[in-house]
Amino acid sequence: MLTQKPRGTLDVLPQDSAKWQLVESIMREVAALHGLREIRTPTFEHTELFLRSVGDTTDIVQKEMYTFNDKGGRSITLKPEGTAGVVRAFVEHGMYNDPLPVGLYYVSSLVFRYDTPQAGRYREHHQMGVEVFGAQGGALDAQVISIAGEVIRRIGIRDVALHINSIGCPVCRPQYQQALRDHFASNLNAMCPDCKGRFERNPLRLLDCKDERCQPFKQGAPSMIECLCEDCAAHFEDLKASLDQLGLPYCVDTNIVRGLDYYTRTVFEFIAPFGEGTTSLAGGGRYDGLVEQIGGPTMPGFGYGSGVERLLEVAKAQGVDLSPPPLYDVLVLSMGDEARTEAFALAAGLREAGLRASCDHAGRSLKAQFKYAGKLGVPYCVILAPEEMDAGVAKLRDMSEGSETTLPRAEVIRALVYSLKNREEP
RNA sequence: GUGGGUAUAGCUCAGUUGGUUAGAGUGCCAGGUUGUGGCCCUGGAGGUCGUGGGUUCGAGACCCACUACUCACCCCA
Repeated sequence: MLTQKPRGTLDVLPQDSAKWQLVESIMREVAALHGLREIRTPTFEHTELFLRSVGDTTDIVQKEMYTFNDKGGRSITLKPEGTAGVVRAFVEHGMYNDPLPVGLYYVSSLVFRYDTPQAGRYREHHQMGVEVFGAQGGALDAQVISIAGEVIRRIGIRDVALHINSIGCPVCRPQYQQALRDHFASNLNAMCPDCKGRFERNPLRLLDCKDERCQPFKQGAPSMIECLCEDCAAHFEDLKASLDQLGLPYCVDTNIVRGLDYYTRTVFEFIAPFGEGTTSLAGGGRYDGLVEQIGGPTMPGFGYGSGVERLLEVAKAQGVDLSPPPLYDVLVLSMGDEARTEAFALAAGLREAGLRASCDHAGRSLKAQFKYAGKLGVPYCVILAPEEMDAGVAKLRDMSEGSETTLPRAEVIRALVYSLKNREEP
C-alpha cells in the first residue's frame, strides 16, 4: 500500500517525461499560430460551478466527481473537465472587456473523474485545450477544431477521424426532444429501464443506448440535424463549408452528443483506433449560453479538451517515435586524478558554450566511461589521460564513426560546437 | 457501479500432482593487459513470491477476503 500509487493514477517516469514535454510544446506552438494565450486555473473549484455548468443530471456530476468539504465547510470539487474553470475565470476577471474574441489555451491541466480505470482512462488525467470567447461564426468552430487536429497531426498520430454534429440551441432542441418523445412514446414499455428514465430527462440519450431491446425502435427516429432551426442550420452549413476550406475531412455523426449540458450547436470529437475499438483523442464544442449562465454577459464560446495520456498511448500503439535526443552532446572521459580535475573544468566550459556536457563522477575506468557513453548514445567523447595532459592536447572521438582526432586543448570547445552544428543539418 | 482474466527480480516471464537454500532471459555493477563503447566470456548485487488471513507436518502453488492491473458494459479525454 505504502509503495503503491492510488487506483487510476499514473507516474510519469524520466524515460517518458520528455514525450510529455514534446506534446506540450507542440500545443504551445500551434496555439501561438492562432494568437491564443495561456490560462492556468485552479485544480479545484466550488462544487456549485460544475453543478451549474456541466449539469446536475450528467454522468460526470452524478457519479464521477471528487467532491469534499474543506475545513471551512465549503463544498469543493476537483476539476472534472477543463471548460468550467476557464469560463469562471473569464467572468471573474472581466476578460469580456478585452478586445474580442479572447482566445485561451491550457496545457496539462489536471482533471479528475472517479470511474473505473482502463487503458487510456484514469482517475487523474491531464488535458490540453482551447477556449475562445466572443466569436460566433461556424468558421471559428472550424478553426478551433483544426487546432485540435493539428496538434494530433504534429504528434504523428494517423488514422484519426473527425466526427461533427449539431445539437441545436434552446430554440430548436426542445422541439427536437419532443419529436423524439413522440417517436418513442408508443414503444416505451418494451424498452430497457435506463431508456425509460432517459425518456423524460434527456431523450437525446435514447439514440445511443446499446441495449438490444431498444435497437429496433430507433429506426425512423428523427435526427437533430433535420430539426435544426434556421439559424442553427445555417451555422452548421457554415461550419461544414469552413472545414472544407481548411481541407479538413469530417463525417457528420449524429451519435456525438457529449455528456455535458452546456453545449449548443456544434459538437465534435477526434476519434482514433485503439486496441480492439476506438478512443476519443479530443472533444468539445460550442457553448453559447454558458458565460451568461455563470453570471457573465451574453457571450458565445467554443472550446475543446484533449487528453495527454491518450495522445501518448495512441501514438505509442501506432509506433510513433517520440524518443528524445541523447542526454548529452558530449562526455569528457578521463584517466587519473589530474585529468579528472581537468575534465570537470572542461565539461563546465562546454556547458558554458551551450553544449549538454558532463564527466565521470563515479571514478570509473576509462572502459566503463566509454560503455556509459555508448549506452546513452552520446555522439562525442573527449578523452583526457596522462599522455594528453602532458602534451596539452585532447582527443575528440566521434562515437558513431569511431574516428578520433587529436587537437590542442584550447580548440576542443570550438571544434565540438562546430561539429554539432554541422550534425544538425542533414 | 456490474461481470471475466491476471499479480513471482528494475523489465519480460518459467516454476511439474503442495516438498529442502525460488530460476531464466534482459537490464544494472565489476572483471577479462592499469588508454577505448557496440559483439563475446566470467563474476556480483538485486525477490516481504501484490497484501492479510486460512487449510496442511510443510504453501509461490490450494481456499477466502482485500488491493492493484487488465478486458467487456457504461461513459468519456
